[in-house]
Amino acid sequence: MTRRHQQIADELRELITSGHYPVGAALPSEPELARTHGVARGTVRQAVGALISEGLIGSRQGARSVVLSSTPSQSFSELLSFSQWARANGRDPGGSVISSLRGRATPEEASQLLLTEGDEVLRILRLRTLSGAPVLLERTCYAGWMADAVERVPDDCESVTQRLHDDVGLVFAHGEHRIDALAAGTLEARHLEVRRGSPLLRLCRTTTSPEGRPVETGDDRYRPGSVSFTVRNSALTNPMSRNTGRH
Amino acid sequence: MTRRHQQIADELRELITSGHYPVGAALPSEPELARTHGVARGTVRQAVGALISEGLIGSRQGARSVVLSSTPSQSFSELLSFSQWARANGRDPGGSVISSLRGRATPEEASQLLLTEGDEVLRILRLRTLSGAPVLLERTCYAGWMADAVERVPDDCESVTQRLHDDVGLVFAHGEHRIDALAAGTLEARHLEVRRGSPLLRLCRTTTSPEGRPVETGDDRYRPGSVSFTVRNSALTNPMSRNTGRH
DNA sequence: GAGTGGTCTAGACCACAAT
DNA sequence: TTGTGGTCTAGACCACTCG
Repeated sequence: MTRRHQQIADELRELITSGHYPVGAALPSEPELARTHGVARGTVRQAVGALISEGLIGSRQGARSVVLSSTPSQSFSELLSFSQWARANGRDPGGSVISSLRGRATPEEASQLLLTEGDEVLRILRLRTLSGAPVLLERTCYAGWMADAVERVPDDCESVTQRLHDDVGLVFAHGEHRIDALAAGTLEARHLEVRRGSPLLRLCRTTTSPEGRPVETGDDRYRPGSVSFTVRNSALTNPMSRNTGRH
Repeated sequence: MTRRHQQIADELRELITSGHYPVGAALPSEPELARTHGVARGTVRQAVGALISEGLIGSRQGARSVVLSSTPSQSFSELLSFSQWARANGRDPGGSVISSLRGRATPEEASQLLLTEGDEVLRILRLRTLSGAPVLLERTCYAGWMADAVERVPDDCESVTQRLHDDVGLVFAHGEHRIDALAAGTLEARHLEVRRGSPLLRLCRTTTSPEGRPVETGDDRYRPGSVSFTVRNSALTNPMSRNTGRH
């Protein structure tokens, strides 16, 4: 069952990405869209709101909405799953588990996962590749209550996210990501095949379930040049923030 | 004139950041909020929607909304203006113009600013400091039609953004930001007081006016450790995307 | 002044979660 | 089964932009 507002959003998105409404062009008015689609204006506004939060269009009171970008944005699951992202971009993802160890949560891990210090966690270190070339060294710390499910995932499983979804119905719904840069250490140098001290892009993440329960936290270190991240902002919906060095 | 939905959003935000509704807690139901505030449910949903897009709460059909994070997010102007951001965080921003030159747009600049190759642009290189310590080397390319206004801004002006707003009524409304890492070159090493080849965090940005007209593009290179960026995502509103190395 | 998007109301039905 | 959020309608008024 597809929602009415989603159909309209999809249609407008298609018209934008296909170039029918190029960057800088004005969209039809909301009353007009409502008429042509046979819906109430509120439904049109839901669709328009979706495109605004994707950064595709901008709107101001009194003037028609304007196309800001014609690049479609990714789905949340593509952002979270390295494999899904790679496949969607026509790349060939690979990877291997370097280590998998149970341990006790550090204070920082405990605070990220809403646990108490010393609770059991599962730490996994993975190397990710694109077309065989190393791209990303990924450290993940899973909350203890899902350690069993994660350990049942085979080491050579391409998409852990997909596997957890299929096996135990676990889905990721929210994420918080912090991005900075740091120098490669000995471990990163060896696995990512770069020189020690060379620049890496680091993404620290914490992911939670639909109920708001933290599921995993970790940090991903990317070999530069292979991957970048983009964010679209506007005065109304501003998802990104800048932080000082003290975390 | 403050809008009703914004008052409600502010109130809920305050209750969340103050800890009255801690992370993991459930909010009152929408009908209840509508009753207690004496408004229609639609108005409450506007307020709730704002908190969702800020990543403060998450919602699912059938269950009450849940607090995901108690950290308030920044305003858009704080993200765009180095000085405003620094002041809001209790730091002491400074800076100086290293060079300011008019030139002709490169193909890349032209495409970012919706100009044609060879159109006039103004390029400015600035060093930004916090408490006197160098933090950021900022390259900005302004579209020619606003070069005069920018050149009238004194070199030692603390906030260019603020000055442009006050002088010519120019406001920034949308931004696109790409983040990656790279090694410091000779220029960055000298001004940021780091070793050549050491890691830097790079943010490439393009900013547009409320009408959707591109105003400036540029790239900011941060000394690592001093600054990081965070993004909150969810399955519905997903502002961040991961990109391959080909820009 | 005509048209636009922003705000708000007062209903209604549905799909889903919790119990 | 009860209550919740998600969707949708059919109006209305206002602040604003634009020609």
